Amino acid sequence: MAKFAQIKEYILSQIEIGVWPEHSRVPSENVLAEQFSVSRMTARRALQELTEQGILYRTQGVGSFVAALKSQSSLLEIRNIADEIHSRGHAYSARLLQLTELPCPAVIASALGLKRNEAVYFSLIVHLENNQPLQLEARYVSPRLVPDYVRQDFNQQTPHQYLSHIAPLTEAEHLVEAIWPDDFTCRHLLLKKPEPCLRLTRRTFSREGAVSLAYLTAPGSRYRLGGYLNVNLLANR
Amino acid sequence: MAKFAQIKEYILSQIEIGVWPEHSRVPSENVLAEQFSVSRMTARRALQELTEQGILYRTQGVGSFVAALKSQSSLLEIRNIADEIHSRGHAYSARLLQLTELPCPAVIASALGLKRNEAVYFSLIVHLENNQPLQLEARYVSPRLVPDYVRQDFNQQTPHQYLSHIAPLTEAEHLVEAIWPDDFTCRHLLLKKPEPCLRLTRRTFSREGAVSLAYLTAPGSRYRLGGYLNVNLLANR
DNA sequence: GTAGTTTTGTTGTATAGACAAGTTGTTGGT
DNA sequence: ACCAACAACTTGTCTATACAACAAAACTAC
Repeated sequence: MAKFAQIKEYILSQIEIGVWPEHSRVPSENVLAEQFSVSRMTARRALQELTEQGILYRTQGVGSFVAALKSQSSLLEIRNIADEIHSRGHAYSARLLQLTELPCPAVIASALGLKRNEAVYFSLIVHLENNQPLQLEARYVSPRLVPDYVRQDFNQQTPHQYLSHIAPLTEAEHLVEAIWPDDFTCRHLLLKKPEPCLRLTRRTFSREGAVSLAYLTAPGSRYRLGGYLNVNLLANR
Repeated sequence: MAKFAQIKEYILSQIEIGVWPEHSRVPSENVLAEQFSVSRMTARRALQELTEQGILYRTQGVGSFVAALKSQSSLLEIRNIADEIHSRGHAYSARLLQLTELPCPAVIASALGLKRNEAVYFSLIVHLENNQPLQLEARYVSPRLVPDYVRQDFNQQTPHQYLSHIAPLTEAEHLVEAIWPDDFTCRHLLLKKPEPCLRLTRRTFSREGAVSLAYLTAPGSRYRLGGYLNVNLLANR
């Protein structure tokens, strides 16, 4: 492996295991250069690339620091709904309806890379904004990658928070649909009359594979997705 | 301005005015270095950064080339629906229902940075997949930035294709909602019974400002949005 | 002619050094 | 107590050079 890549690996590992928390200083270019017996330009390149990847931020004259881990993706940020509600200045709460182990349905098995009827963890949660149901979250979690899932207290943190913490997510696959809610969904979202709902199907991956598959359903009248997205990179100078 | 930035500007301008088309060669590091009287490392940096921005691609031992302008955005690619349908191997067609100049409604005016009741271009198009209506596109276009919009033949190319060609888009803002279609929409999408629809509101920008605001409505049973998206940059090495 | 070999040109990695530019803390002087 | 000057440290830009890795074209031997 190239030297600059080794230094990147080192820095990443220190961040991942928590030695260097958010906003803490990372060694300066000169220090790294000496530690790894490379030239300053090589150490610099490692810091530079990590900065471009959003993992560090740097200020001239001051130093290099670990960036906040919060994802700042352009569109459809994967932030948990709790943060989203808090950022609107509203009260967030959740009701855990179910948290069990199930024999894995075929669809889920193929999505998570499990065997049919192998055990899979399942949770069902209603997220509330100012005590009004906003989103119904049905989530299947791979027991191989997250063995302790069913022993968590999801009144303390959302499944998404827990999963992000346990297994750093690398990727997510999304599907957005407009659907007609079934009776079960209506009941838990307190919809007197059925109305079009937005359903976000989200499959998340860590380095080891597919972690979880979540169906997030919210009434169209109360929830929408938005954001910015760079399109034509040409003009992006 | 820094030297490497000047070189970037130069390369970008050559690409933008069409001197260097897609997949054509750009000067090598050494040539640029000599032309601009800088060291190879400086010229290299310009090429390097443009590569990271997706504007160039390079292969060791071969050279540097202008990347395809096609957007390859992660989620919600801004590709026109015609391409999308073609890529599914289906037949695409469109019906132009309206193409006029209107006094600008207030909502549109604020979105496009126009004055209330100033003229705005409006087009209404149904996109069909295998002769079945898939999406209804209502689009408002700024006459300031795209004065020739109403004189186009949108049976030849979609508005999105035309706009991308005329004014290179820099950004897009999206809103995704699940809505209940009105009678008008139902009629043009040939929905016998109303069903939940996915509505994508898309506002596009060029360097000069907001170009157009489009409402894209499609039946939930026939249309959905999907894609991949990198999330947690930490593990993205 | 065809298969190997060499040459040439390109990008990729790395070094050692220089100066510029920005921030922070220290040191004096008033 | 305040301010100014300075020193120390950091990141940012740039140079000149060297060698490695790779690809394509040119050349050579058969």
